[in-house]
Amino acid sequence: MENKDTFVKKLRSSGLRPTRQRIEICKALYDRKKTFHFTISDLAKILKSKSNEKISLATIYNTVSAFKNRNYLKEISINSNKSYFDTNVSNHHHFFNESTDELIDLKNEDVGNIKLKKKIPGKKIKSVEVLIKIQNNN
Amino acid sequence: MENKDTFVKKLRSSGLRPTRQRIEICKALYDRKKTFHFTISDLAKILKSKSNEKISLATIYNTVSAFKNRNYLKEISINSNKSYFDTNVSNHHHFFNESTDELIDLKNEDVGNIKLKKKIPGKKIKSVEVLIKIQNNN
DNA sequence: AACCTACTTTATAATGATTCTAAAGTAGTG
DNA sequence: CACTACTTTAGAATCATTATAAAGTAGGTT
Repeated sequence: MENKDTFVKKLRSSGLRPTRQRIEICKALYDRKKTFHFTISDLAKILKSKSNEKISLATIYNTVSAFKNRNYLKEISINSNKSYFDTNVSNHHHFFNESTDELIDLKNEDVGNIKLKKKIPGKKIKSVEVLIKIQNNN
Repeated sequence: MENKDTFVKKLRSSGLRPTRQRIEICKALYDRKKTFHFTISDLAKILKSKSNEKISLATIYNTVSAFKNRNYLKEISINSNKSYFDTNVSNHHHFFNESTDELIDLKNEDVGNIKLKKKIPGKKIKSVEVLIKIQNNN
């Protein structure tokens, strides 16, 4: 549960002015009880229905991208034609249901610690992601 | 090191007739000492330079897709605008160098076993992929 | 409150990967 | 050799994402 002040801070610290449109985007993303997994078109659909503003795709892309760079959103690695984002930016892993294209958070204790025994000289590790693809039984 | 007979078998078992173009694609993919990571445009470039045939993009997409479905190629989960494939179809994980867009195979013993402690009722697990993103130090 | 300037929004165009289409070509069987 | 189903191909279509440039707005300054 976040309020408008928090959104303004999030935006300013991402180098963005708090505009009407961006505040609406913040509400859609962060004014939630659970973490939120989405694609840009999911978010656009939600904004269209929940908000009175018309917010252009360009603005949505622009804002999501700034939040991702500022680490207020996490992009999940999936070989999909679309990008998936997660409002939960802590280190954690995912199920991806290929039958429904839905992401599900895993708790770290559900995966166990990843013990990487190999290093590559001259490279630094940016992230470690585990993706478990599942399908509906049928 | 595989020969033409093997390629013909691969193609037939994928439901594809062995044509000149598809044999050329097989050579580019499997006539190698090391496993090969590629995007469609990588493969198209290689075919253009190594082979005398002109092979259309549509044929390359078609063949790669059939091999993927038949499990002769593995698609790697990366949030990129392009699809990445791997001729190594065994269970294994990857580094992805974000500075160069290159994939590097990890041996399973380099990652340790992934012990999944959570199941989802009514779903079956199709794959478990670990992706470690790295960047060049500079 | 009016003013100014840099940042924003927006519709639209551009790009790039992938898929589709339909006409011309080829493999494989009889 | 003939026939049919499968292929190849160039080009069009699609879809997500990025770029463009004109009109709008935030926020500081008078």
